[in-house]
Amino acid sequence: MALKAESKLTLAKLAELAGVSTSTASRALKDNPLIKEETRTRIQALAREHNFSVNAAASRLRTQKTHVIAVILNLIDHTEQSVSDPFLLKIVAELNKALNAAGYEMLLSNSFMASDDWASYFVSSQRADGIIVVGQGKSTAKIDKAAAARVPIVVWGEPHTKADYPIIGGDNYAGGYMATKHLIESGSKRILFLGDPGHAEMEQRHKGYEDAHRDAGLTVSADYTKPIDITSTAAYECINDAIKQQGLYFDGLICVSDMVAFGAIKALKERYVGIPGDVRIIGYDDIMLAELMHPALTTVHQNVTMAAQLMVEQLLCQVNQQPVSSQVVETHLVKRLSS
Amino acid sequence: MALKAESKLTLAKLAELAGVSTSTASRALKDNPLIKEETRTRIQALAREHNFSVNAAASRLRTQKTHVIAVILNLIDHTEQSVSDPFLLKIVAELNKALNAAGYEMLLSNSFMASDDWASYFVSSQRADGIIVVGQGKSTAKIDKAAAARVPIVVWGEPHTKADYPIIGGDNYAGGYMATKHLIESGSKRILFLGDPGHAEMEQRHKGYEDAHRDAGLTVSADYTKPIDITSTAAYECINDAIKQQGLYFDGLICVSDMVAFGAIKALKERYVGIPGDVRIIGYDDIMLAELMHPALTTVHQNVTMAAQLMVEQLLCQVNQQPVSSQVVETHLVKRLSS
DNA sequence: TAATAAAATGCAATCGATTGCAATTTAATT
DNA sequence: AATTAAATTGCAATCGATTGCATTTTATTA
Repeated sequence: MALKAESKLTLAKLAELAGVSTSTASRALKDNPLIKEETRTRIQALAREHNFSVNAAASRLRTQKTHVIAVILNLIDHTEQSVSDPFLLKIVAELNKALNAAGYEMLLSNSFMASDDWASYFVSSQRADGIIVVGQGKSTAKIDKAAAARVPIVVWGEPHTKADYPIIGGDNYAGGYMATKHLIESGSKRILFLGDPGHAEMEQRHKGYEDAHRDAGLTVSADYTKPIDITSTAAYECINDAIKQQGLYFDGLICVSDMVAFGAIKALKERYVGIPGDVRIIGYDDIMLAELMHPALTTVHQNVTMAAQLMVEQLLCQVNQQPVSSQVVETHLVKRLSS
Repeated sequence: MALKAESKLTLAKLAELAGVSTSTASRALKDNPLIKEETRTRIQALAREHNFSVNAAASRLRTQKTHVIAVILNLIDHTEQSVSDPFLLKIVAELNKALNAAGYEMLLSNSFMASDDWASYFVSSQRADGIIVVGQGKSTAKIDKAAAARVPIVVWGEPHTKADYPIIGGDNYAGGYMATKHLIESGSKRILFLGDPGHAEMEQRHKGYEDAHRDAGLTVSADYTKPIDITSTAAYECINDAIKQQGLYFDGLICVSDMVAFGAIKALKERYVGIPGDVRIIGYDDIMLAELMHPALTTVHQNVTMAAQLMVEQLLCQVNQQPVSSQVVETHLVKRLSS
């Protein structure tokens, strides 16, 4: 074990140990071919031996790059619950992986915590090089504001939304359409839509839901749309109330998330409603649990891994001043037993 | 809208705009009473007006504090799956909240990404002021190494483990004991333990499982312990194989996570095994889905919110050179219909 | 009013790594 | 061996905020 320095090990000290200047040491550590190979390996070995690692604060200050991306969970309004939606967290996990693969680290925030001025708080302040927002929320005010500050930013949301920043997301219209069509073809005639079309993503799914009806020659009454929060609790209560007040007047359920579907299923089971016998149900997101449910949940799958990669890619394009565009990720229906 | 500066707004420029020195500006922004109140508010207003926010890199370099904590998901071996365990992510969410409340931000990593030398990579490099590790893993080598470097660190795990860093966790022994005792009292006589006692936390739960049997005057054969990965898939396969090979020779299941329980339930349902009629099941963690399952899952609940607060508290104690200690968080059995 | 204390503000060094450019060393060429 | 080109290495300025100490301004007291 080498002599332990009393004070913190800096590049200058390491250079001194190696008998070179700090410039050489700095270049050697990042494998700059300007430095003779032998010198490079010698210094790298020395660094390893002493557990040296470059001071990130100093480096960031000097280079004006942080190699950090802020990921903001744009949670909806009051509904703090949704933090626990496995789907969101799956996205976070995939983003983490994709960012790391690109040599970036992830600073995790959520809209409750982060200050209002994302651009200045995260980017101007050199806390991060860019921002990934998960979820458009009901209002895109904060996102728009950040984008207006011309800061690298990417959003997970409805990709067909008009915006001056790239939006990555599944094909929500198609998802809603496929799901509804499938239910109709399976025999459902009175299908509720559980979700709030006030959100851009849901709005598209809802359009798909409406169009599928129209294309099948059916009409849907507006009050078959239940604009609830995206939580299992809200869904549970919604279905409970609906049945209590009007009986089992529906035979199909399009839910905007698997969690919502689970809440609905719970309410139905408690009343001994058969699934899919009496009511067919389709969720959205295809979280791991969907398959484990009983009956296994039919749901709309979006390629989240791909989405994460695209988001990182589009973000880094901005960091490197290259053109960007919104992207639609592959989306398909996974038919299981609940429908 | 104020005149837009062509170049980036720095403290120096802000000070110039305000007609004061950078020292005054700096102090004013952090409400230092050394500065006249009127001056302070004037500068703060100016800063707000120009969306100014202090350059974090420079500040960190100068103060040697980052106000960032690295959270490392210490995933187990190859089992990358477990990233998606809702419980882990619930902990992350709670940590995020607790850290923010304490004025810290969260840098999220996992053991696959982070370099091997956590202390030097995260702390010596000034990327973070401390480390929170979620999960002890099967080997605590990396944790021990980081702790040996005398870096602020806290671990979520089995709190009775001997270590020179604080460990926060539920009372695993009690959890295992309560769960097993409950099953026995409910009439189960041949109870499998689904989980790997190779992990410190599981080891304690397993001890509880054994002792509950002993105290009830029962004996358990060692092969009633199934050392599987903490994933629903592993559990599904395990139960499937067990039944295929030996039939339904058990009537109770103690699972080390709710996800594991779900996997087991799926296997049982596919074979039309009644729950709790034929087999009683207990999970661990009490994730949101546990209640939504059918039948609702009996499980062991740990106060995660409290845990997150304790972890942050114990970590900051270290940052401030104060004494620390491991902490046990409140743990109790939530009886539902699966048992 | 002068002297002294208290309140405000400013000067300038500092944190540690990076990098354009200059200087030195080594290799190639005649 | 002398000259020139190429390969290495070092000098010193720079990134932007913070803070101990000195200085200036304002208030207090004799």
